[in-house]
Amino acid sequence: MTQPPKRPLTLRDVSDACGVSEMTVSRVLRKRGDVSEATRRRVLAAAKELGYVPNQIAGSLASQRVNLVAVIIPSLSNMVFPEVLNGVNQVLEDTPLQPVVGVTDYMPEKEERVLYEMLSWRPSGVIIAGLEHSDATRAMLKNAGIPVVEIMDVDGRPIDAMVGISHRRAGQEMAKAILKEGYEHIGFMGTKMPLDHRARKRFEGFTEGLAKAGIEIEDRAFYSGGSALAKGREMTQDMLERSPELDFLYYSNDMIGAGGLLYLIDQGIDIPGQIGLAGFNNVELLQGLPRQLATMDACRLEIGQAAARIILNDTLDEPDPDLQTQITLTPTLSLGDTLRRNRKV
Amino acid sequence: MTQPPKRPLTLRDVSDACGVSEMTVSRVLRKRGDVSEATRRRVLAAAKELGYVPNQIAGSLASQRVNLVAVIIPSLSNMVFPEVLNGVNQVLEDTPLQPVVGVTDYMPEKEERVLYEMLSWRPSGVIIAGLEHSDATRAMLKNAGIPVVEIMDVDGRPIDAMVGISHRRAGQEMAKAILKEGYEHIGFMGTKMPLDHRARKRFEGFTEGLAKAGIEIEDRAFYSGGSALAKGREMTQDMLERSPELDFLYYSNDMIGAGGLLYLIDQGIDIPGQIGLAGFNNVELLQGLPRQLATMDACRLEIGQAAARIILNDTLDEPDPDLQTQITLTPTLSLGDTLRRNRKV
DNA sequence: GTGAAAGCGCTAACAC
DNA sequence: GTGTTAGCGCTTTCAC
Repeated sequence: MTQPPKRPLTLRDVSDACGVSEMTVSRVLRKRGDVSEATRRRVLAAAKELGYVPNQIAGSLASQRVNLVAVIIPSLSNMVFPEVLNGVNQVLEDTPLQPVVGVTDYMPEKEERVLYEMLSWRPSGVIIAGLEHSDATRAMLKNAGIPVVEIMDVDGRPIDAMVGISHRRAGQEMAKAILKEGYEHIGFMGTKMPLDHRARKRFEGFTEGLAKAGIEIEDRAFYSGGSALAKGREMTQDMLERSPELDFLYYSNDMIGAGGLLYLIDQGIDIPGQIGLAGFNNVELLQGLPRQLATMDACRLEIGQAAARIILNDTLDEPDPDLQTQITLTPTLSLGDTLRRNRKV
Repeated sequence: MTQPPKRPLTLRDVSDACGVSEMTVSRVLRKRGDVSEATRRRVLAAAKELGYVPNQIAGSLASQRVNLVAVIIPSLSNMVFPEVLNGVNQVLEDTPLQPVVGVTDYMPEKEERVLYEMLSWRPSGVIIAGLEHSDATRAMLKNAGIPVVEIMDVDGRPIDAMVGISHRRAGQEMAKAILKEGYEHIGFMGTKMPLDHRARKRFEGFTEGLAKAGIEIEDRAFYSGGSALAKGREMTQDMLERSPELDFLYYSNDMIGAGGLLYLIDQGIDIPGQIGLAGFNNVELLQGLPRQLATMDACRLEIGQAAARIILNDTLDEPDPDLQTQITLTPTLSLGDTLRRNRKV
């Protein structure tokens, strides 16, 4: 780098600096077409010397191709979506594609805005959480003319591609597992989020699963805001004071479940003998608690990977025509230490 | 929306649809200049009817202005950076600016790559974690011709603007607080990350702080990978078996600190009487533990906000010339329940 | 293997 | 208030 330029450098500057046409410089920088080794080296040297950074805005406009993948998720702080992003990143790592993340805070209007802004960059594909969207959002997605992968959930009809698990099914499975261990008096705690459709579906599946055995949830509570761990603690205390007959607590996520677990340990309550517990998500972060909370993983990493693969495939010169675009993954139940009343050891 | 178009719509399509020049359509869509209310409505109606989404690629190229802010951070899973992003988002929320996040995984070469890719989109500014960068990275940052805010840390010389705390100072303060409570046999646990400069500086500050009182760390351990909570648990057990004389454990982050805390509670050890504990970061997530871990907050939200404000100011028609661009924030120490041996209640 | 011309979809600047 | 012209910095296409 000779001198800090005030105006961003252009291809032209590199061209001038090494006496080669802009076109050839462009070819070298994009590693396309045949360029003699000699000129290639000269160009590269000049570009480096000047500190040239290509202008993708101009490049994308000219080539009509943008190597961006829009990833639209409800939240970052949640522990679940960063893991999905990791999956996406892993797959796109050594490709020209780059993920760009937008966050909706579980708000449909914000989802609409964020999508609109992302589409205005003409990305190569969209990965978006959930199957429930506003009409406007669905319309944009349909008309964008690019691959759209709806992720996390498969209980519904996708616009295009879909990768996820059945949360309804997950709730049912958990109900079955709990009943199998002989628990009968069941309480539920979750987020007060009418817009978290996946949590809702899990809850519905759960009650359905119980209903098959003629059992109903005996108490329930919902929270919003605050530290999930603290909320789990408080809510558990409240619920047990209110409904001391309960012998199982199902939490809509691992964090509040962990709060409950810590509270019960504090109280010296026998887990899972007197009371059993389960959460959802298999949050790695929680390994290291005094007991392992029973949970179900949501296949977050795999979902991110599969979604990215679908988008990627579509940008390939020869896309794999057999690549599945509607993928249902199966969550694994971990009994941990809090859901095995009938220990047979 | 009448029909799903195969080719993305252009201004021209809207122009045709409502019998108004492209230029006027453009003005309406960008809410610029004077347009009669009547035509304004016609244009808006047509655009909505067609489902037109503007092409920012073309727009940015023409206007030579890109409303993107590059935010480059080491990690997403860390709990600390999502909070910084929240701060950035809050400030940019109702502005034309949009953050775009890149993750480096604490790797200088990746930082270089990510920055290069982001700069190729010609963003309006860069927010980047840390003051330590490769020569190439520094050169790119210097020559980019846009505002650069280095965040998190102030122990060093910034390229341009800087917002953060002194981690060295934070370590010293913690040492002082610990000594003041009468602890004398101190162990340290942290990540094995030669590239986490802020953790390193905290550690250095900490040992300096102890040294002033003629005290040295008596044991130390470093980990990498895995669940921090579990690691904290294991490492604490190991360290106390190895060095049973220790009466204080300082952890480089709250998560391993929490693991240690849970382990010690398990063991029925008197906290903070027999052993005191402290972490770093003031992670909200941990509220709800049986005891509150002593910690120091890193002003993550404020850092994100201040950094965003600096970039934003620069894009304004009339920037505030007095806006501070080198900001040192002061972390707050929370004693919690694990650092008050000399209780005076 | 290299270069020249055209144009991607929009906006700045100016004319009316 | 509205339209016209030129051109942003690249890549596509085609000529040599």
